[in-house]
Parts: sequence; C-alpha cells; structure tokens
Amino acid sequence: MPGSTVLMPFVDKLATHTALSQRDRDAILELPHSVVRRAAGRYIFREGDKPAHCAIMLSGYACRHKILADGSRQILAFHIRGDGMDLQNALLVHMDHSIQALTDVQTALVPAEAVRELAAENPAISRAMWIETLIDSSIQREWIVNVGRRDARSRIAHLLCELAIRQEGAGLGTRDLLFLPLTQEQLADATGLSLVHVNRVLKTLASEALLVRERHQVRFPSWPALTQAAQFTPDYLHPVQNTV
Amino acid sequence: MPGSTVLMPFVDKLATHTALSQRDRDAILELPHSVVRRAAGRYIFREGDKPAHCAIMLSGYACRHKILADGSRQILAFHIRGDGMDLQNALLVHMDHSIQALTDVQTALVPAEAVRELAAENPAISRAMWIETLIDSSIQREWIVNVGRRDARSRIAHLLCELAIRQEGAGLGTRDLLFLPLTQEQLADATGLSLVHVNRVLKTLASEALLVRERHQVRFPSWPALTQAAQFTPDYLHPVQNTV
DNA sequence: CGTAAAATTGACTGACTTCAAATTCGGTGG
DNA sequence: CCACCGAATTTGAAGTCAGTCAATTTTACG
Repeated sequence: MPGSTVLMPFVDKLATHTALSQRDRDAILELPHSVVRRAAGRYIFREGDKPAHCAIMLSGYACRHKILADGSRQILAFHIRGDGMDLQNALLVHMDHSIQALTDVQTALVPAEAVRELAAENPAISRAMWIETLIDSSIQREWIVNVGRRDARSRIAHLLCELAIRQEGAGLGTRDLLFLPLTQEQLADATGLSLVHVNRVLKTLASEALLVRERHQVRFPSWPALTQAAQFTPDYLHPVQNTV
Repeated sequence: MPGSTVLMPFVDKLATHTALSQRDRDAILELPHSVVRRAAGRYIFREGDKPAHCAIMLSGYACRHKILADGSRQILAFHIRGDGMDLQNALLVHMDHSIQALTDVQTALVPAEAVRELAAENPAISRAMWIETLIDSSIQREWIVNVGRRDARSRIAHLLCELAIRQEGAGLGTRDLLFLPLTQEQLADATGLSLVHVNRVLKTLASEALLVRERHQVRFPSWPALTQAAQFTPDYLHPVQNTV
C-alpha cells in the first residue's frame, strides 16, 4: 500500500496504452519524489543543465523551447498533468533545450536513478515508459509536419485539436472545451508564426464559428468542422480506441 | 566469434556514445538478420504497417515522411549507414509515417523480438540503444526549430551541416565534402520550402562561396562560414568530443 | 541519340511579417 | 468601488520572402 498518491496522474497516463497490474501501479507510486511548485514564467530545466531528476507534471502548463541567436523562440512541446518529462535524464550529457512553466505549475521530481532502476527490474513499467517516449516522438514528428507544410489556419487549428485531445486523455475535461492558458505569443512561438498573424487567424476561426473564445478557455462548437479545418487525425497521438 | 560482420556499422554507431565491450559487440553482430536491398524510390515501411522487424541501414540514403491530404509531403528524417530504424517496433500499434529508400539501399532486417530480448538482458546495449533514440528525438526537435524559425537560407544550410556532420560520424568522409544524392525536391520536402525556392537558395549559397556543387556531392570551402550562415551548433547531435 | 527526370529561369502573386499605434483586460492599491 | 498600470490583444498599413505557374535548359542514362 503506497504512502502517497501524488504520482497517480503519471500512473494513469502510463496505464493508458498498456496494462499495469496493481503491483506495478504501487511500485510507481512508491517512487521517491518531492513536489515542487514553479510560478508562471520560471524555468524547470535550462539548456545546458544536466539534471539528476526527471519531472512529472502534476498541474499547470509547461513547454519545451529553444531560443535562437536572433532572440526568436521555438516552442517544441507542451506538457500537462501526467506527462513525464525526461524520464531518460542523465543518459545524455546535457539538456539541449529548456523547460519552462507557462502557468503556475506543480511537478514531482523523481531521481532519475530511481526511475531507471524501476524500469530495469520491471518489464511492464519499462514497456509503458517506452511507449510514452515513442508517443512523444510521434508528436514531435507531427509538429514538423505542422510547421513545415500546413498554412497558418490549419496549423493553429491543428495545435488546438492536439491540446484538446491530450487534455481529454489526461482526464481534464472534454475535447469540446479546451482550457488554454497560453498567450497568443506562446501560440505563435509554437506554430512558427508571428504574434500578429496568430491574432488574425484566431479571429478568422472565431468568425467561421470553428471556435468561441472565452477567458482562458476555448470552446469548439463543431469538433468535426475543426478537425477538418486542421487536417487533424489523432492517429499520431495513439489514442485509446473509443468504445462508442 | 560472430559469423558475420554485416551489422558492424550499427555496432560502430552504438559505440559512439557509450562504451561497449567486445562481448557486447559480438552479441550485436550475432543478432539474426537478413540483408535486404531496395531500389531508389521503393518503400521500406509504409504508414499503417505493423512491421515485426527493425531495419538497420547498411548503405544508401532513406527518409521518413508523411504525405498530407493535398498531396504535399514533409520529410521527417534522413537515414544513413549505421542508423537503426524503429528499434522499438511492435510496441506501438502501427507506423504513423513511411520510410522510403531515396537511393538504392541495403538494410539488415532484424526481428524486433530479438532486439528487445538482447536489450532486456544486456544493460550496456540497452543503454546504447536508448541513447541513439534520444539523439533521434533531439534531431527531431532541431528540425522543428529549423522549419519553424529559420529563413530559407539558414534552413537549407543547417540541413546540409547536419548531414555533413552525421556522415562524418558514420565514417563516410569528412564534413567538408558531403555526399548528397538528394534531388532538390527532396531537400524542399525536408525543409518545408518549394522546389523552386530551394533551387534559388542553393544558387545563392554557391554564389556566396558557401558551397560548391559537384555531381551528387557538395563541397564546403569554409566550414565556419557555412555554420555561421546556418546558425548551426552541433550540440543537438551530441557529437563525440573532438580530441584536438 | 533519345528520352525522362532534374535543374533552372522569369514573371507574377500572395500569405505572412514587420512596424507602429490603439484598445482591452486583469489585477492592485487607494 | 474606482483609478491606474502593465500585459495582452487588436487593428491598420506597408513591405517582403517565398510560393505558384509556366516555360526552357541541362543532365543522366539506356
């Protein structure tokens, strides 16, 4: 019987794509960890760091990004509740990008060594973590496609679809109503567009009734219409099959 | 003493970032495998496949790509000698993209099961394969940056730098002379640009003496000038430290 | 030598950027 | 409750990088 359920979001996420026994779940919950808060804007890891811990998102929004010589920024991923960040820490020499809190954030820090030991002695958990890593990689590939080949309208719509599906998968609501605490500048940095153009495209999407903007959240009146505009197919997220 | 040295390029690549004993190396060389040739343009894996093998590049150029609804294409990665493709096969349900031979190619097909068993019983090899996976992931992130935030000139130059460094790392020559059997259309699909614009930028780069085009290869008269134009820093490839 | 693929060129177009300013929003202190 | 302030959003005008379309030329190779 584990002493804490702090890591439950992580367990839930791992169990999404593969079966975990109660024993496996308990083993994960028993990982040594400390809960750390970060205020919006603060860094969780910085480029060049060699962190000895991996971080598990408990609440809030975080992103990975790189900043270029000219000061422009590219966001590489968003992370929400349940996401394990850098499970593989300390295998590589250093972080080649930064991770930053976008809202106030709670993370659990787990010694990388403990994660690796657990994975080494438990094949089911190892497999589950592998699968999460592969999905992260798949998401990265879709981002290359998004930024490389889709026009601004599809690109933004696609990002919103992804976030909505992932939030739903994390048990944070339904896909029709996306909690979105990001500024338009952050959306621009994720999509490779300018802040001004993001603003215009959002207005267009709203005028087309593809989305309704409310404070810190976005409502999608017609999910099918949105996914069509986005050319979004959720395959790359390897979602759990709907039973309906 | 292994019966075959076919997989040696793979061993060499794995050994780049971590120490492998002679016993480890032999264990890899003894993996069951069959050598398969593919003519230029043929597919190695297709989107939707669930291959039971992973493929190790022995010679030639291959790429990963996705094709969008409107027929446009985004190349996600290039693969050369020594690259292990989808070591993790059969963990996910299906391929969410395709792998295609760009030149005549030789690959070794290894049953995914054999790879996983070897990794499970040999921590050093497991670690080495993990590291390669992490570097692949790091390359993907840099591609997001490249396509998202760099202008056409830097973008193309950056891709050329990456290919040159990787080819050098695979023991296929020096960074000053890149063997490049890609068409300009393939460069366009990798950089998210149009064929016509790739052509113009290549001409510009040549006129600036940043590169000299020769048949199926490109010479870089000044590596420092090229990397500066590309804003290229090789960190993300996690190259072996130069001893000079 | 013939043919198809690849590369090249020119003219034109347009999606997105940049710059600059105005407006709204959200929180804070009086 | 209201005034204030910085952040975020919105808007307009002008410019440009890169795309598209449509040839033409060159190259590769049988």
